[in-house]
Amino acid sequence: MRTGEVAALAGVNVQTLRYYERRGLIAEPVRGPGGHRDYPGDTVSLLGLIKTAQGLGFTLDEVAGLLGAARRGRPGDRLRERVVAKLAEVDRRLAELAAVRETLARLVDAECDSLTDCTRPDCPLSAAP
Amino acid sequence: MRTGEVAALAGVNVQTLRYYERRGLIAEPVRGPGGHRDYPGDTVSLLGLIKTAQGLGFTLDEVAGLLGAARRGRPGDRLRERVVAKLAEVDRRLAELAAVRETLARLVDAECDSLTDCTRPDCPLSAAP
DNA sequence: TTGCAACCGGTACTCGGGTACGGGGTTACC
DNA sequence: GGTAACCCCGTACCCGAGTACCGGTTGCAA
Repeated sequence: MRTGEVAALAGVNVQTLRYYERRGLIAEPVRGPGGHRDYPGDTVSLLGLIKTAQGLGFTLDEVAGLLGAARRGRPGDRLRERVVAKLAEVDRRLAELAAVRETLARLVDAECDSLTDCTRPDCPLSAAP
Repeated sequence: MRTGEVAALAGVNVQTLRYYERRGLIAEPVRGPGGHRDYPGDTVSLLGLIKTAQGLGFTLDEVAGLLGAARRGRPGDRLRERVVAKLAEVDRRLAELAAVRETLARLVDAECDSLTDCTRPDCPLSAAP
């Protein structure tokens, strides 16, 4: 498959394909006689997998590591532990965000009248940091 | 107060002070005869406020807008609505993150054996995107 | 055969929030 | 009056994940 074809099917920019190649996420494809890339058919689903993993909060480096481990034949062992670690990370982020939400909600309730000189004695801005 | 003094008290890099000045978050301070900046005493608490707002998810541009509105004498009206908008944003982000957490948790439960070729029929990776 | 779309490599730019570096001027203290 | 610490400005760089632009091939169809 040609570059533009893969890109269109995967819903990805052409440049992104070459970027992923540089980053080691997809293997260097075979080239036609004129130097044009010729991708294997499963590239589109690989890109879908990458997008999924990204959506789950893995960085491209992490995805590359995951895929590399899978290719090198040690599939599941580290996968599981990496997912567990990411889960813990997401939980931390959720807790942080919940605290932020809490402060914002109190800020709305308190009806603070000014950012710089709030007259409320219970102004959440004074307590927030 | 001198640059380094303010920076140390606010727990901020000296460069950051000048960066904030460029971004319009803090006013250009008076200069001494040698061109050195001489900050007013409340700069440290202003920096604390900026850090707090940042921690609540406001970008520097948003903080600049908030502070600008406060300075231009229209304090509370837009503040409240901006906080409400940010709260909605945080809620959206929380929902997204909860969904991600859910998928990751199912991924751990499912004991998927491979990223690329999972043999589980209920593999969450196939359903995730 | 001509014309144009698609592709090539390389480089530079985007966003947000800073941080680092280099070369020179100023202030403070002994 | 020396010298260390501080400060000045401008510019370049960092992270992550792409995106854009450029001039130069290649592929394919009318």
